[in-house]
Amino acid sequence: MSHALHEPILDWYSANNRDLPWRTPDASAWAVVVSEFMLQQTPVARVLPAYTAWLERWPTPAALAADEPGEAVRMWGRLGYPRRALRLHGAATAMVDRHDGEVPREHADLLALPGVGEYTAAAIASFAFGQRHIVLDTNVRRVIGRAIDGVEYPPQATTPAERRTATTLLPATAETASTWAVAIMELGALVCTAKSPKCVGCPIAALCAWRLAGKPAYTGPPRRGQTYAGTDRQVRGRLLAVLRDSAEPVDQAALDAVWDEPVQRARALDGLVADGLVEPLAAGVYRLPAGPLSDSTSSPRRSDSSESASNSVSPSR
DNA sequence: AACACGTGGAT
DNA sequence: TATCCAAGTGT
Repeated sequence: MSHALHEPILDWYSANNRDLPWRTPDASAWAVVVSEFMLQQTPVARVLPAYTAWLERWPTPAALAADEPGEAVRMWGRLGYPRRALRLHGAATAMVDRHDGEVPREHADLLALPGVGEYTAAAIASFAFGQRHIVLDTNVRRVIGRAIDGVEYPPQATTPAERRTATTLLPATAETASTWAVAIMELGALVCTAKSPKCVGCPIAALCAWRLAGKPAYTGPPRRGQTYAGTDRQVRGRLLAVLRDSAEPVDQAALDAVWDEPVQRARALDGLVADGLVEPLAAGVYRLPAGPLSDSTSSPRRSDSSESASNSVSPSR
């Protein structure tokens, strides 16, 4: 089944798509996985250098899985949401354990990987393996919301109605469907942007329900503003930066220096430990997580009863 | 289902 | 300067 939006968007994409490294024919499925993790809530421009460095160091899932999760967190640098680094490491480990070191092709198997949700599973299946899936990210949802539903912004969470619409739009063949998925996403990223959509030059401007209706302002519930200054997130970020930048375990004093409010500081550190991003080594000494692998290959750790700090170091599942 | 979760560029 | 927002996921 063909749709009036297909040709203009596919033609626009073939003429205007960006040359991104994870889209080149020689990009491995693993490279696509790495790109998708990094691109979650993070702009392309910031991902580019991190992506290249990451794949240079860990060209395969097995290479990453063989290293400590803490090294993944360190390599993640300032990309933000460092739990993604831990989950990517966990996904690589799962690929080694369950999929012969390969990126699984089945959508259900992808979805079972840590850090892979509805969007990312569909994106990997579509972009890396050329399968036919609806790929609903924030860009696609915005384009559909405007062009089809005539609203400036989509609902907060993906709705069954959005999935139905996306399914209706999905071209019949896998090859065209996978191109369509990246094409409509690219349109949202470059033209149908959130703030100042470039309707002049939009290939579907003549068909866009929102534009045709006079671009009515958003009327839904207030969209969540992200405060940051003064939050636990900021404190966590500072604490983790200290750990990242130190080759050695750090002691309490170094961590205490990043935030003056002790209760919030302690809560943030506890949170990092609970999330598996930080590992208590001994009383008042912390490091990035070594994971189960390093025990046998590097400096052995004592496991007597001298540690008093309560901690549950479990790689997030 | 509402929230927590980082970071920095753009407006 | 303050706010918005960028290829979401897990709980």
